[in-house]
Amino acid sequence: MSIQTRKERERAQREKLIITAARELAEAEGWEAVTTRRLAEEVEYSQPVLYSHFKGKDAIMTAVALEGIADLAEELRAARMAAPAPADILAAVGSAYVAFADRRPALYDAMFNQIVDLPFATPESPAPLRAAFDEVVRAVSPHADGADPGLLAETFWAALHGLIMLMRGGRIPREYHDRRLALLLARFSR
Amino acid sequence: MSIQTRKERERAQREKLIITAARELAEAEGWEAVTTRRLAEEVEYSQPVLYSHFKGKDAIMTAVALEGIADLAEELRAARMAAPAPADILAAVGSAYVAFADRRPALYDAMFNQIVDLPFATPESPAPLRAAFDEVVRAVSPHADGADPGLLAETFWAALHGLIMLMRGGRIPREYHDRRLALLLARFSR
DNA sequence: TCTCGAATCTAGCACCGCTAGCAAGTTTGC
DNA sequence: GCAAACTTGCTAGCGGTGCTAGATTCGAGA
Repeated sequence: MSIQTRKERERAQREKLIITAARELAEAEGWEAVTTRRLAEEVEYSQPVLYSHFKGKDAIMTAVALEGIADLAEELRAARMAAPAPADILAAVGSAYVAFADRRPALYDAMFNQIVDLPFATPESPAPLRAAFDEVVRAVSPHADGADPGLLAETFWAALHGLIMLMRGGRIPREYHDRRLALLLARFSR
Repeated sequence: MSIQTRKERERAQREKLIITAARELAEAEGWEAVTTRRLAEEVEYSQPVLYSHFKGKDAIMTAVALEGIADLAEELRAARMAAPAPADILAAVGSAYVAFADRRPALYDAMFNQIVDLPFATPESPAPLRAAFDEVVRAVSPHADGADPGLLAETFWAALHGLIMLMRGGRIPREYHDRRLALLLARFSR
């Protein structure tokens, strides 16, 4: 029994190690640097070990993404709590979201841009995902003005996501970002 | 002289052939199916010929993207012209934009999601790019309400882009798309 | 201590983007 | 007319990718 549990514990630790190494490597050098060979070297195991934990590279990225979503949920929550007044929540959460994407671009990519098989927008969604989305719903709800808060949250989220992605791809200049964000917040405030 | 021009013409035709084949292959099977080997086979030349026309695969994608942007500019313009009243232009252009992205996902990807080295948002931007963006500026201008039309256009564009990308990645459900778009249009209408 | 199953590794497959170097075909100069 | 020089496209191959079959090592239980 004890031996069995020890093995399971060690296995879980190694899985965590792989996820962390993947995230750190991606954040340091981008996802194109995260190859199975490189990752295996980083965790000091051979390549096939990765496949005993994850179905493939995509599954590793999905695991990293899920960690990132938990982090984001926490940061959005903190931003809401720190808002001086209810009227400031939308701006606070919006800014926190953009700041997260800016600070951790590779992680953000895995979460919301790359193809990962996380079930979004369903009751089966992982808890961190629902928590993060719930923060957006809370932020926009006071400005719903009769509209469905969930749909408004998705729309606001999409707008933030679009700003981030277009800016990252060099489609819109970074220097006016604050003004665009202000415009967006104004349009979504009622 | 005549021989020289004939050769140049043939060469230009072949370049066009490569771009078209790349676009069609991407639209039929996605960009992951567009490998240099596959593309070379499609145009019935050997692989290295591609490199005598383009610096690399990215350059081919950039050429495809530029074609797509010209198409988009034309469709946005048509949508504006067909709008029954000035008040309908924003909705018409927004819908046309989303419809384009929906109808030609791979092309849209090359244009606005993949990394291509097109100079966006500068005076040196290719004409089709400026034309497409100008249509968005025209659409939002009546609703600027004192704000900079260029920045408002970028913000509106980003919101549309975000809706498209999140929907494509399965992050938000497709079925409520029309309602989200309506919400967005309402927020950007003044 | 020995056996057997689980865990891990080595080696390799089929593919990728890209390129060096060769073999035709074409133009140019004598 | 013919050889030299240049252009053009090819074959073959490099170093990389994700992933896996099969050999090998290791440790637990009899």
